[in-house]
Amino acid sequence: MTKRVTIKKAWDGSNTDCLHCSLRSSALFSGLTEQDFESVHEPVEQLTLNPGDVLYKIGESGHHLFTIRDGLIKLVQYLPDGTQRIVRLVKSTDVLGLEMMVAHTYEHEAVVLRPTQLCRYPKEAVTRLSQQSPVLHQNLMNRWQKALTEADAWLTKLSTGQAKKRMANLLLLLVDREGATDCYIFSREDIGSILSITIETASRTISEFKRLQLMTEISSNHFDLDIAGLEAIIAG
Amino acid sequence: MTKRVTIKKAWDGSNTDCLHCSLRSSALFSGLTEQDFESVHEPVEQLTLNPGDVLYKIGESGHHLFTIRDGLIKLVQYLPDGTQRIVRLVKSTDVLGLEMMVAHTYEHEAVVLRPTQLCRYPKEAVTRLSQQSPVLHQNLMNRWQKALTEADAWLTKLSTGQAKKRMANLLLLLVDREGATDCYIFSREDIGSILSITIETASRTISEFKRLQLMTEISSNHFDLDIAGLEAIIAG
DNA sequence: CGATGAATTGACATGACTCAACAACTGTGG
DNA sequence: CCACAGTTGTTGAGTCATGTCAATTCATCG
Repeated sequence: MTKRVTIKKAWDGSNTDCLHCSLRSSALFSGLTEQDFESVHEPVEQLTLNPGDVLYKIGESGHHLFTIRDGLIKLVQYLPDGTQRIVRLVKSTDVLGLEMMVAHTYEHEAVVLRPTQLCRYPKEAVTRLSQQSPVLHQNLMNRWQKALTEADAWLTKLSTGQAKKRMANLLLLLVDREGATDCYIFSREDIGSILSITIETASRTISEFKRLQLMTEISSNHFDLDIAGLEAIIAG
Repeated sequence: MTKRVTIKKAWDGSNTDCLHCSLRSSALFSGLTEQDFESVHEPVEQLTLNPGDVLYKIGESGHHLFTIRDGLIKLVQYLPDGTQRIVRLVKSTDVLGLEMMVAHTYEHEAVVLRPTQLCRYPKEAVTRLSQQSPVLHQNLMNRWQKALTEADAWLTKLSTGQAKKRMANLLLLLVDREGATDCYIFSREDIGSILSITIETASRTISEFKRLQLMTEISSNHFDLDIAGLEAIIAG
């Protein structure tokens, strides 16, 4: 069990200028005009969180959604018997808390895995804007569909078949940039909770992959991958 | 392997009157006015399909989305090694092919499990309407979120833990009406493909549940469930 | 350093898969 | 209406992967 701190006052204080955001091209609000933003009265705020911080919990009410500027957050749900399951990872440029557009409570526990910067938007403003601006409307649908596509991949790639195949799929999914061959992983507990295997099996599988040189440790939890080799495992 | 027939000309011919649809209160277009519908030029058509029929395949291009009036359809994806996985079930009042609002190809294979009636809408019309009508806009977001919530449940309840727990969860999910204690199930192969277990394990688990009287066969593939007993299995 | 939690590894138990035989059911043609 | 073939479901025996429990090493941080 990781020690977790619920976030209270971590706001940078600096309000964000969405119009001149460095992530603008890929962000939720890409394509919006200055005029569009004028109707947002409550300020957009920026937030910095550290590993272990909890952004929100299941069932918690709120009225904000978030976009991630940088970092990594896990979305967790729990089973009746107490088992925890990570159902999604959200990273840079992803949107968090979309469900607030529809419901009044969050459906996951959002826990920070790596130092993370995010922006916070009042849901009312987003709802209003999305009805005025076809561009944002389309953007939102894109986000929703992306989340859904990833949920499907999570199911087929990370929850089906043998532990080795799941692990290989996870490692390949964790390669950030196109063409790169390295990836960062996290605690065995989290890996187990993603792949629905025990921490021991996770550890053993990683050890075996290292032995077979399918992955080579560059530094702690940072690996260079034998992409072709891993793909062979998946196809096998 | 089930024998499958790709659908060609199964249209009823009868065009649907969305304004006076019997499912109107729960359908995608609930809340729209006659005026709204006037902008839909291409007719909405109704379609009847039989078990085994394939509505669309992965990667197939199209420009329609569907709502289900009655019946049951499975959405299937395939893994590199050929394993098939059912990622969702869609039933009465659900929307099918939402991804067409965003992409140009379908992301699943949609295979009919029970005799099914559906309505077909041109995606351009829905896109246009959704930008004019805040109600439809909101409806669409509801649908998307619902699909996402179900995807999460699929992951946590049907793909995590032991076969018995998964099966118990599936049976409870298959109870249609609130308060009912009966459910219809389908082939062992499909059950296996939902729970990510083999057909033998599926069969054995069902046999055991029958022996323990957790489920009692009313007729072929129709069972009365011991809800409390199944919940005990899940919690155990 | 020592203390704590995380990761690894081993030995063993068990649940699920594989392979195989057989039973039940379905639809077809005679 | 029956016989037959083809499909689907059931059950058993043996194997293999993963879970469980426990001991040990490693890493981090005060």
